[in-house]
Amino acid sequence: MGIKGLTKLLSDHAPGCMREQKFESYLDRKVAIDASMHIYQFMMVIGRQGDQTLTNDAGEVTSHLQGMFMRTCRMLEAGIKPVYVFDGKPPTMKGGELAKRKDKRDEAEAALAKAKEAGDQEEIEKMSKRTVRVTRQQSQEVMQLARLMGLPVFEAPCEAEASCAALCKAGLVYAAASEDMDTLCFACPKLARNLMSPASQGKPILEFDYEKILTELDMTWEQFIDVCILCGCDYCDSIKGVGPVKAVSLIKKHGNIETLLQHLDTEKYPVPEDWPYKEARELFKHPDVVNTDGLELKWTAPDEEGIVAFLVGEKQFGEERVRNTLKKLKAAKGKSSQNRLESFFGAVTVKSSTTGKRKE
DNA sequence: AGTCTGTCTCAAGACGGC
DNA sequence: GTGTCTTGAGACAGACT
DNA sequence: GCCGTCC
Repeated sequence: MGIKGLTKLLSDHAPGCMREQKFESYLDRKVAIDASMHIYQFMMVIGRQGDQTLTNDAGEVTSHLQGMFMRTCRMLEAGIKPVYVFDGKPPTMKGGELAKRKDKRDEAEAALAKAKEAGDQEEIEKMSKRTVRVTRQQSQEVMQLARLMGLPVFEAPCEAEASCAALCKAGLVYAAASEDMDTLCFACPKLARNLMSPASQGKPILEFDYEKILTELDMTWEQFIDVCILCGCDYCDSIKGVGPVKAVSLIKKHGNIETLLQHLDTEKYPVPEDWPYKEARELFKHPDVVNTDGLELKWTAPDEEGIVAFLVGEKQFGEERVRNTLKKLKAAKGKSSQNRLESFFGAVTVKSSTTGKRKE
């Protein structure tokens, strides 16, 4: 769910941190992507009629592969260098939130069964969308595909967002591409939203610059995190009656949650019992992430025969379709390196001073 | 008036042939 | 060992300061 | 551009 109302908060209090970017400016840029989110979307949407999705003869779902294959090709064709990061175990603090979601899904499952019995097509469609889940095997198939396509792939120890942020902090990628605003709490230098929208919706890429957030809010990282916790995050409840607006003014006034609590009229604003805001803060400050020490990211040419063996051989994709898509990719590759210099000179100036990527 | 809460809604991919 | 997560925006009504 | 199809 991210941070409630953070986009609006930032556009009100730190407008300079947001900037629209052209899709073309991402040529040759490395970006870290939370793959799990994309998989989920594809499962929900691709090739479904009623409760059917795309499958091979063995009945294995292939929607996620169809979607990821096409999308990855589109990115590579555009000269973007994606790194895919997969979710690991969710932090235990998220347990409450997850339990709620599970309840909802169980409900939807019951409704789905009922709808099937009644033969209510529309209801079946709706409910089956709500019961979608991504299995471990499906994630691993996407990893396999991504590796065959020559991309770096990571299985994050915990939340993918946190590891994407870590890759960006380490200077290994230009930005984390995500729709989830939590990424910024992990002090991710750059967050790019709508990266994949241009083709489908014509939305421009929206970049958030972490340093500018702190400058314009005139806050430290810790204070920004405190504001986000007050707004409402996945890790703990927030104080009723306190939303984005009060969160900012309270932190500005008192500096941190501890001090703020001493001055808060708890009659009006009841603080949750045993409120684990410190633990939430800790998760944002020191998340469990992939180790970036000495890490080098490499992109290699797609293994065409490997991809065909997997998608066509195992998953029954149309061979011609797959080969055609890969052919287009090859054609675009030459172009991309030709354009590299031009686009570099045309590009916005990039500061390299902020991240100390050298380590003794 | 401004603010927060709750609840509800919706929509969510991409290609290729016509 | 095993199992496993969606998300965001917008609209609107109602309640509180 | 809409619409059926992708597996």
